Amino acid sequence: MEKQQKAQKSQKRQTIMDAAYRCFLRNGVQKTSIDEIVQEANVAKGTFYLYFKDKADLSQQLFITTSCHVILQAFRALTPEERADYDRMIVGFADNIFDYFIANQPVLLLLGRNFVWPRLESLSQAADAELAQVRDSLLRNPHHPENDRETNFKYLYSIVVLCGEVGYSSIVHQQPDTIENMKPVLYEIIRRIVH
Amino acid sequence: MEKQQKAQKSQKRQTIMDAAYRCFLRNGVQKTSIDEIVQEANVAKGTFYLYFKDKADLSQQLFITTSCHVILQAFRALTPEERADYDRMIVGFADNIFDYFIANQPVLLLLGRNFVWPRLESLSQAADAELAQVRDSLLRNPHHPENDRETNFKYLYSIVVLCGEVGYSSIVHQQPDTIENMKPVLYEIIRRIVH
Amino acid sequence: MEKQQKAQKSQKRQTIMDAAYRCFLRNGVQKTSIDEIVQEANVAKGTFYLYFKDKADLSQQLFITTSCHVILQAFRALTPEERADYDRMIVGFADNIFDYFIANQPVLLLLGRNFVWPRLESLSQAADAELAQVRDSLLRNPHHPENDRETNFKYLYSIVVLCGEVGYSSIVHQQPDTIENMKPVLYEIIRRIVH
Amino acid sequence: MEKQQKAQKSQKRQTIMDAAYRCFLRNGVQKTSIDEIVQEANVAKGTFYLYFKDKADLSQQLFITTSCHVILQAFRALTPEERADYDRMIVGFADNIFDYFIANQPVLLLLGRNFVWPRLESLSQAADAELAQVRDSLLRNPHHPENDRETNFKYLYSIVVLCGEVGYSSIVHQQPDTIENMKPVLYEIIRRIVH
DNA sequence: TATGAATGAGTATTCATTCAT
DNA sequence: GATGAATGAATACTCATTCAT
Repeated sequence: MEKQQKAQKSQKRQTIMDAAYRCFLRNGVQKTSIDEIVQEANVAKGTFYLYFKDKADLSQQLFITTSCHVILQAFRALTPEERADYDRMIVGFADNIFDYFIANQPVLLLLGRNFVWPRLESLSQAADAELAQVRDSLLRNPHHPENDRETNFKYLYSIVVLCGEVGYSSIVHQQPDTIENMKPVLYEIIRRIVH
Repeated sequence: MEKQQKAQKSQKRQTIMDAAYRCFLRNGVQKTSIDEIVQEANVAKGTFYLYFKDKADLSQQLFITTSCHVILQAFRALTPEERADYDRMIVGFADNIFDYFIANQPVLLLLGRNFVWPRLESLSQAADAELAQVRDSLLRNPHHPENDRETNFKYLYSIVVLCGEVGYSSIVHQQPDTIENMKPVLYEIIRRIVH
Repeated sequence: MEKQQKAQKSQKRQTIMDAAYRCFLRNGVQKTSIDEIVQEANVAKGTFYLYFKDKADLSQQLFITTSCHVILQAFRALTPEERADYDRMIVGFADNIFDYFIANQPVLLLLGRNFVWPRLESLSQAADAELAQVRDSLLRNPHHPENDRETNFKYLYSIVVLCGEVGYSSIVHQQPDTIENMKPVLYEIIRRIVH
Repeated sequence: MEKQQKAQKSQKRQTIMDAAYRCFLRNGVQKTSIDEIVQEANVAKGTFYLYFKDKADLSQQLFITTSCHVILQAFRALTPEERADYDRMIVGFADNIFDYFIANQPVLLLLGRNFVWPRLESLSQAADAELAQVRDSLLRNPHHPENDRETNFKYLYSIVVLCGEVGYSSIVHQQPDTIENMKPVLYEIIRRIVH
């Protein structure tokens, strides 16, 4: 019975997050009020505060799960050939991220510039496991076997941040150029970084 | 007389921007109200709206001038030896940016993650000229003489964005590590990018 | 318990309308701010927006209920003799409206020129029923039994509008003459219209 | 020279009124600010206050001149046959007013419910003279030679007010019915009033 | 006369948060 | 846990009016 209650609790919580996600996609994080979220979720206003401190609290968690989702999608979309070769894999990974954002601009707008490598996740055990696997694959840089995982993670982190930022500004504002014109430069940068 | 009036006009505008800058440094952009700004500037509320559409309008302009300022400072602080060698110059430039942010964390907080390469500026003619010179120096990458200016700018833009983002997260949140621990990685990345 | 809550809810709404009515009578609709209304009603500002979209929304509803009130008063004040004869009834009705406005000029000022025949009301069931009865009595014009209700209503509507407008301008501005001097003309007009 | 100055003065005044007229037609009286008017008129803000006390002052004058204009148009559009017979003339006059408002709804919206018989005018000598003539024609009711001018004017005033109000509500809000369905009723009313 | 920068009181509206039920 | 009516501080923005030039 305790389990069931816990399940119900997380269910209500999830209901709110899902509703918030839809609202954020529709109107942006800034312009979405808690009022809207609870209305979309069909729960009372007070219920929101049972599960979240405030909107920033909820947003942050949503940024993490959404970043996770994008990263997993981008990795899953790699072909076997790309996975076989580290250089092609990492460039293909970046490419898939851009393609995801191009195809899902509302998600990009929701994330704003908060696309990050998810550190502490608690989505689901399955997702956590898969994400760990993705990280392992991307950290195993054959060009620099001397590097420890921490160091390689810093390189990876920089690459992801770069993709997030330049992706955002080029897709949304065509700054400093369109994403299509930025791609070759970014891929060359990534290749140079991992080499 | 007309000149004087015009001078006075731009002066009022500058007064407001200066006041806003001080407020933003003190309390952050988000937590600063227009009320506070006009009080700090000793002008009437209506005067604000004579020169700016809203707070976002003013913020944006402040981000640009502040980014300019940081870039100019970082370039001016380069030693003659650093200027003589492109690789050392660009790494020294990044280093100076980090040092500036470390020494002036409120400025970093003000910029938030809005540190950008200033495209269209209208600070003062002198600053514009110097900034153009800075750009020219940084774009003249001897390792890739085949690249046109546009292409080189994209590389430069990516470097600046990377420094801004990783600088912000590492200095403010020690994410993914302290700035001191990130520096070697970032400098290595920059060196690889320009090579 | 639920009933009590519902009652309390509509009560709050009514509290605000009553307060607004007093404010409007005191200072006019235009010069009354929402601030004043909520202060008079002893409710929080946000509560106002829980029940009304804005001041115009509230005003409109107040115009309707006030118009209703005036019409009911004017009809109730008819003597049995007046009620017995249609011509005397309709002229007496108009006369009572003028007398009400003369005796309650603030109400006239509140209504401004928004005295209308209330179409869709939802004051109270009792008031609605009585109003329907008033309408029936006034629509039953014995001089024109051939007219349908719709047509007779158009005549009645015109009479009410005429009384509202000319009443307003003659009582408030003595335009084109005092109400006492306008009365004979208006009554003659009404008599001619219904004949 | 004095004359010329006076001419220039009235010219500037007229410029502002014309600009206000255009603004009012575009956005309504309520939503037009003095700022907009002076901008449309290409004069300085202070200039407005040299000629008008405030917006209400200007509006009132505009209501009068516009009402005049409508009345003159409606009278000019009468056919010789209509002019020959008083009953046909007054009904035709009302008809022309409605047609004008139907064809120029923005003017109707501008006037709001401020369509009145112009008492004190100061448009131009020519217009004033013509208006006096219109009044004379309409006041000469052959069915009631015993009435003095004052009395007849009260009847005429009531007719004009009625047309203004019912015209407004039926054209703009189809209340209580469309103007086309109201016309027969109104014409019958007018006929009865003048008889 | 004419200007238009500057004013600042005035006002509407939002929205996170609480708490009695 | 869940509700949702009530709160009221916070804040943006307008706009009529002035006055030094």
